[in-house]
Amino acid sequence: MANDDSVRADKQGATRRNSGSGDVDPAVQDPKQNHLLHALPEEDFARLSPHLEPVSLKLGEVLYEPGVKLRHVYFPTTSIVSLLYVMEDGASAEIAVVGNEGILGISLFMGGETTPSRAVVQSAGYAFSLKAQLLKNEFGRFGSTMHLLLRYTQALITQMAQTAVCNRHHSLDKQLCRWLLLSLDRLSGNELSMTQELIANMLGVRREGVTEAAGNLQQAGLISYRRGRITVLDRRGLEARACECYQVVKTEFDRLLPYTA
Amino acid sequence: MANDDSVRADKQGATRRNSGSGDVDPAVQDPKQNHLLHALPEEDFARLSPHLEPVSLKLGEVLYEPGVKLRHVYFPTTSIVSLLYVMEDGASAEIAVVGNEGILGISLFMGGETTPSRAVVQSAGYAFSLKAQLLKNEFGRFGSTMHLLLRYTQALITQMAQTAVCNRHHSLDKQLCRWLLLSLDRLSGNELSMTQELIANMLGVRREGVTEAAGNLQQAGLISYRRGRITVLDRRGLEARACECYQVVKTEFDRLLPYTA
DNA sequence: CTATGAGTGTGCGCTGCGGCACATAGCGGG
DNA sequence: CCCGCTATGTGCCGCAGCGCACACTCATAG
Repeated sequence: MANDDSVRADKQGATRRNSGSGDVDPAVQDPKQNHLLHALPEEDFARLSPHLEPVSLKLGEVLYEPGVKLRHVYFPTTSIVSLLYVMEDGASAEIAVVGNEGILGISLFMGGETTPSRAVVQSAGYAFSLKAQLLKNEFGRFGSTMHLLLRYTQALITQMAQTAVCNRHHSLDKQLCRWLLLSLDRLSGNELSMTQELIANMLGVRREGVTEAAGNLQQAGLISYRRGRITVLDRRGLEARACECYQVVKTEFDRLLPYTA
Repeated sequence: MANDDSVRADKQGATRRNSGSGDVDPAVQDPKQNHLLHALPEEDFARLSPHLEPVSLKLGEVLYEPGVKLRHVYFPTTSIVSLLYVMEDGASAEIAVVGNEGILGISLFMGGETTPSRAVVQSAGYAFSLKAQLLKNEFGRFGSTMHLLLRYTQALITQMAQTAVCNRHHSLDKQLCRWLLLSLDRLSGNELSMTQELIANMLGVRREGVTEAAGNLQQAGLISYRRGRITVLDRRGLEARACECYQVVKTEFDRLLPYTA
């Protein structure tokens, strides 16, 4: 979690200097925008760094399909990716969300290679990809890279657990607050590009329900909503209105991954 | 997951031969009843084995409190332990369940030391405990013990994820089926000692709801219920009636931990 | 063998959310 | 500048599960 109030734009206007290979201008992308990469010991980072490929992730893009073996792991910088479980009847629910605080593809170093869930880009942006084998090698050397990844994984587990609790006990209003805050924490700025339809899919509820919940938040002056663009006006207010779940997850992330800027 | 149809009683009537130290007769307990211990490489097991203490876990006993540092990890043999999140208002929901297929205290080797959830004995029975530091040492040597634990953790993650999905989308009837099956897989025999009250706490629903759902299952001839004692009469039927969530979890456990008997 | 309490069955009204069917309103391309 | 699509707002009915209140009934302690 980061940027409580930093309202810098997404990209720091760096000089353009295209290295040729990636499909993204690497000059605007710094791997250390990803908190995990940032927190790696310098030596490990130096080893991995040459293999990090900047990639641009489009909204709705699918990074992993359930059961398909991973070729790459991804370290988001300005994108957000949701872990989504899609049911047999097509209904879906978000299990967890990964942004610049994390990594996509934990099953790789967890040893399972695949998962039953799908990874879908929830907010377009950039990420760095790394060949699966390279991370495995890195993992094989053990040391603090491993411990960092394990701690991240525990934080992710907490997020999943809290998702389950929240699904059971909390009203859609509260869940929306939680979801907005979790997303916000993983982006810079206070704006989200999100249709209500998309949010509904993530939360596993009807679109109409999101319309109503969002309407409530708007009336309360906490957010402003206009056609796929949510602006958070009162972050504190959102936090106050959210259920305890958000705080639990945030606290746990902060505790396990204290690499604050 | 194990024992599809083995209908042995919980304790095999072994001769009592008290070795003095433990608070449990070790003669009736074999560490290898726990699947993880069973799957450890012989060398690693030999190292750990002398430090495994048989313990008896009583119904409702709390193994871990949220935020409290772990002193021991537990490998259940005939007991079942639930990971429970208790909310500020006292309501609770089960996040995951751990039995003879697993280990309690993953946060220890995940590096977090604590979790926001509580571990409560859901079904009385035995387990082996191990001093936290010893497992950490073991983990520090890396090797296949680590990989085994990581794969287990991934399976546990799947269970949590599926809990979240199930909470969102499935009817209480189906969830009860899932829950019964998950519990059953972690015990021998086809009987569970469970009040509806307890189940309700686990699922995070009203007791009355469980009464009704259990009534339905009983009418359908799938289970027989009498005062805190559930007998599963038709396991296949339960599986058919459960939502896909159970199958997903089971498949994933089998895939990640293929140490079947 | 009876008292007592834990465990279970049942009814009732309420509410949040699902399913569906539309009405409306921004926004981008021609 | 207008068309048409996509995103959003709204209404209506139905139902699963909640909160509450209360009746029943085993199981065991004394």
